[in-house]
Amino acid sequence: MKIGYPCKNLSVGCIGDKTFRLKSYSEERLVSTVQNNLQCLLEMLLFNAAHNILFFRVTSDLVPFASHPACRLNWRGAFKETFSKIGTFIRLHDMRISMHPDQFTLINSQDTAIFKRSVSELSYHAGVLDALGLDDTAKIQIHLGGVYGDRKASIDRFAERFETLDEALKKRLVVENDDTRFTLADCLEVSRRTGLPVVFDVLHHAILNSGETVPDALQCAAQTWGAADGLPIVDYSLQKLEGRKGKHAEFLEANAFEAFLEQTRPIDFDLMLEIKDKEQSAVRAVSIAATDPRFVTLPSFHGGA
DNA sequence: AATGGTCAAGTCAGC
DNA sequence: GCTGACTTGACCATT
Repeated sequence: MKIGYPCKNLSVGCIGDKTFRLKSYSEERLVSTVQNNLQCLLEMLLFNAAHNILFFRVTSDLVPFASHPACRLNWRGAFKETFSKIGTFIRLHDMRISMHPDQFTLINSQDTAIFKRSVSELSYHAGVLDALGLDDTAKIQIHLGGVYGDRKASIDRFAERFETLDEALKKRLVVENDDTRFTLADCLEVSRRTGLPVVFDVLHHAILNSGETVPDALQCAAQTWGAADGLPIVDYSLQKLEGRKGKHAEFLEANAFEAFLEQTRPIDFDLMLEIKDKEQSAVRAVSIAATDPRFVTLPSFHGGA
């Protein structure tokens, strides 16, 4: 088990997901922004290594507008060396990396133009992971998409569209249960048809489910991951107290987290903490999980080589 | 320097 | 039919 947090670190003092307005787009602006974001990514990874946080979700804003027609820069070429340097660092520390395109990425859209744009967006994400030289355990997680008034047809469309994708995308995609449309059971059905691994989101499952317990749900999701995919990925958060449903908690609650570790004990997975205070919770989770036999540490973490 | 409306992209619930 | 939530802050025009 590796523990991580998504996209940004609030204490390193740099902003790794800087962007700008399309209206003010220029290649110069893009280059300086990407330079900043990559530099900051490395700083966040340095922080993570020092705290034994070996799982990290890279922001989709790393290269702003990468999939937009306005962007004609060959960003992989322009930043080849930086990507390579960061990738080497990641591999050296045996870190796990994931990405999560946002809600505009819809494989199953009824509108083929939206599907096309989604493929471009996915290609950009895969391009980042490829540029870092990461193996097939570096995943891109997406939701199944919209229901469009016909759940079955929308699931069918997802499966059909998936088959048309390039191998470079197929091998990195994983699907995650959401909290309003598609349950874990839906994702498992898609997995049976496509072979896609399923990310289990604990909070989404608490809000929208088919009655499965957490251990049972996790067990089913875990079985969808093959050897080349790496350990199953689990997203963990708890409901914000008094918050609207689905809101992420402000900080990690130690008791609930210990109970979760206890509850899931026989199954090993990598854990993404979707909690507001980001790395703070990850640091706490690492210390709580330190006694768990599943938990992995860097050789140097306890003062060794 | 501070402020507040706005930001590439889509869906869907709720008015 | 339109607006806001999702995620959330940061951009940037205006003062």
